Amino acid sequence: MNKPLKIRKNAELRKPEILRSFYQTIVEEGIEGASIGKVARRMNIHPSLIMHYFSTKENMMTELVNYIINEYGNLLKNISVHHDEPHERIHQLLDVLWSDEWYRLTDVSADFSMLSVSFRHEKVNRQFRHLYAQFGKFLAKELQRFMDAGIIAAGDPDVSAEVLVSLIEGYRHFKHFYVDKDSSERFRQEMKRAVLNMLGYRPKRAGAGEK
Amino acid sequence: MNKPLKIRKNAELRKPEILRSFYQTIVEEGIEGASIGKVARRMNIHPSLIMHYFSTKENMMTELVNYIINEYGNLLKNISVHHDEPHERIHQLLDVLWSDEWYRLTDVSADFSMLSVSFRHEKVNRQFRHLYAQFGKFLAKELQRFMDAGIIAAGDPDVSAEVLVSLIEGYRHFKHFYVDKDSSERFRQEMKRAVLNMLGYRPKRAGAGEK
DNA sequence: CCATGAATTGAATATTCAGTTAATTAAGAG
DNA sequence: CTCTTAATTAACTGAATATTCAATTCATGG
Repeated sequence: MNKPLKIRKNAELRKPEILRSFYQTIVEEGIEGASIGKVARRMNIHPSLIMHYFSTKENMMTELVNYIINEYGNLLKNISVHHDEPHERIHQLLDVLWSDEWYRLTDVSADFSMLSVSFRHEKVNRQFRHLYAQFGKFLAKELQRFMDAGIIAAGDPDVSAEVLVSLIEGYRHFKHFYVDKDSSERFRQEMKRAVLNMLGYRPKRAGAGEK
Repeated sequence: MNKPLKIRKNAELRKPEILRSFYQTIVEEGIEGASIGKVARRMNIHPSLIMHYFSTKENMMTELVNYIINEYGNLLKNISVHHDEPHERIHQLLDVLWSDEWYRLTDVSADFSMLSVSFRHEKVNRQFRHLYAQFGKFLAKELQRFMDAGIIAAGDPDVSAEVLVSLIEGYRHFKHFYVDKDSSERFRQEMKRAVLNMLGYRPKRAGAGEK
């Protein structure tokens, strides 16, 4: 004789819940297949409830981008690179940036959809730009540290950071085209090597530093 | 008293014409906004005509990817790097790869849409993989040439080529976030510098080649 | 305890969607 | 000139779409 037992939640809980479902729907069906109806069905709620919270689909879209970018920003803040010894540190940093956890955070397939939106949507574009700027700033600070320690020879750390972001994104985009695990790991290793080369990294042993 | 004067075209002309319009619609409205109706309206033809040629929308999609990838492949074939002198050649190659013409060929915004499709669509995924493999092979051949000439110190040219493709795509994806022209050009220059570093390029002057 | 407002629903809106079927038009072959 | 065939349109269909609006259920604070 149990009543359906529907739990009422407030906006603070419901909105992100809807956004996550929206995101998941985009992952599974693409942005072209993510309708309000489908999102509602997945959550067992009424489509109107979604409209109640977001007014329009477009609105929901920009709030989703916002949500994701915040999540990303949080991750950025919590990157833990403990080592102070510069050689150890640079390797740890690259290990984190090319780690699986880093890439599991968001689903690249959905990110592509969002990025494609950013081309037509000024607001979304700005949001992404802000995210990348944040990311760049974080990396630039690290690079500066390595330059001060004299273990890399990059020019302007800001510009190098941008190139680095580019490479990281490029890697993210390509990863999924490598099906077999071996070549995937090799690709990852080669990426790290490439970055070190690119930055003019001088390894520990053989302390030759002419010029 | 002029009749509307509709010209009849055969499939050979009509199909690519439809595909181009489909592509343009995706550019302007995103894949989520590219319906058969809109494509037909843009061409002043009847939606059924599109169905006549492609049967299903999904079919049209894969044919579009095919079309684009062919175009890309043609571009690849026509890359003209004339110089034989290796130093000249490597610079010319990088100039071409980071040239405006190269990036004007397809619209990155639509490419993103397609790539996002590739995550859910096995056929599309394969098509992209093939394209990138082609591209990688082309670059690997060039890299081999530079290695033989002893002006770069890359390890396996195939792997380095993959990294290079990654970087090129990363650049393509980021380009549009740089609005002002100056920083855009600086970014481009820095990219080239990064690639040369990455490949362990040794400039002409000061022919020191110890090891 | 009741009044106010938020959460949620139901039914109805007009619109757009991909796709079907049948008819019409024109081009090319004989 | 006619017959055949391919290109094109016209008129639909049914399902799905986003969105609106009024009604209802609940929580809570005065």
